[in-house]
Amino acid sequence: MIKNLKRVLGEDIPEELYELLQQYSFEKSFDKKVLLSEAGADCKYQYFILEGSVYSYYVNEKGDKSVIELAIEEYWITDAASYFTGKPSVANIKTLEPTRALLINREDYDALCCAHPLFDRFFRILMQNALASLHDRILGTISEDAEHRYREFSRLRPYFVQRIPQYLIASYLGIKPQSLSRIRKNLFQK
Amino acid sequence: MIKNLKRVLGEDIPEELYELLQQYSFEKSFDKKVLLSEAGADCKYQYFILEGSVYSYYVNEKGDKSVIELAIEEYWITDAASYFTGKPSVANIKTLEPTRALLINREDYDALCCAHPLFDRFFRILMQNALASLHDRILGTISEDAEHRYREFSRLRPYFVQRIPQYLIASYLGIKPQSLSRIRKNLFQK
DNA sequence: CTGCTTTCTTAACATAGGTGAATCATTTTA
DNA sequence: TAAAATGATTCACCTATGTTAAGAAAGCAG
Repeated sequence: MIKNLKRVLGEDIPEELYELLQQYSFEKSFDKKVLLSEAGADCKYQYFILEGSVYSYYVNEKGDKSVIELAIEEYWITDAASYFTGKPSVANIKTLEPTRALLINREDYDALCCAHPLFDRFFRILMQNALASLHDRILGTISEDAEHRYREFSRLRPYFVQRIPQYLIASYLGIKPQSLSRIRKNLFQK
Repeated sequence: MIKNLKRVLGEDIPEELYELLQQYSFEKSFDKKVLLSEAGADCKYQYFILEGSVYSYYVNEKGDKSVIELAIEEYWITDAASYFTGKPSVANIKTLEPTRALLINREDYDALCCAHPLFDRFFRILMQNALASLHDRILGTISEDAEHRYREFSRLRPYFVQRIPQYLIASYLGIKPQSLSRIRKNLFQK
């Protein structure tokens, strides 16, 4: 999380920020396959992953699961609509590996932003970056075929391909595991 | 734009904010079908639509166009990746109807945020909302079929359905105009 | 009003990706 | 180490959406 702060705000940050962060957040460790937040409930925290991996997924009326986000070290994850607005969440958030994360709840988040305006800035920029990367994802999803999306994903996130099971990557890309398997076979033959 | 400010920060805002906004932004009017920003170039402005409608689209290697965003009054639009980071943009932004918008360029945006910390907050929250709504869109795109997406779109954005040509809505939903036509026929028969 | 241009619809056919079921490989647990 | 989960692959068949092409409607400019 300190890394995120420095990356966004620059290397020399007021000492004060660290203290405030300590005050308004806490670390927690989880086993693998632990449900951190459940659809229907209020998503209480945003999670900055320090170690391990986490994903969020949505289950539609038909019962199909779709991966919304994948997060490893230095990523953050939450159900934005729920966390930021207080609405019931539509996403489930679950650890994949044993995970250590920094948690901030909504009240502390607001307090943090009121305690020092640089937090408003930090999170603004964090959101801007997230927005830009979501735009890219939408773009891929609506304008490229599955093979293209998989190739891009592998290129941009090789670490994910190594650590995350294929059926979750398939789901993240909007296809079924069988289809990803078929696509990979195809790619290897070329 | 004042409406956005009030919606996000509450009704009673320091007078100062209006003055700063005036200082660091300007209004401009455009005819319909005017290109505001072009792929490959630096996307210089973010646009708050005061009147009219605007959309952004991406053209992939094959030459297929895909609508990234649709914006009418009280929406804002830009190529986030380019505007926020300075990279060349991948999107084209074009007016659909004659449009009046408030423009903020990158330097003024930064200056605005430095001039008053409430702007950091305002834009943070703006980004959070955009993020939540993009998440919803991704969710729909990867986990629901086209008919479902169109029904949701019509339900959530009836104004768009009235004003925006169908072929752009189709593209926004990630399908071809012929498919949307087929889907609509199907829906009417039910 | 007339003749463009833009948008929408329809239809026949093609294809990427989904479905369901079986098998194999790998990891976890007892 | 055996048994049970879990994850990946393959295959035959199916379906939603894409493609190509044509014409109908609607909007607009002269």
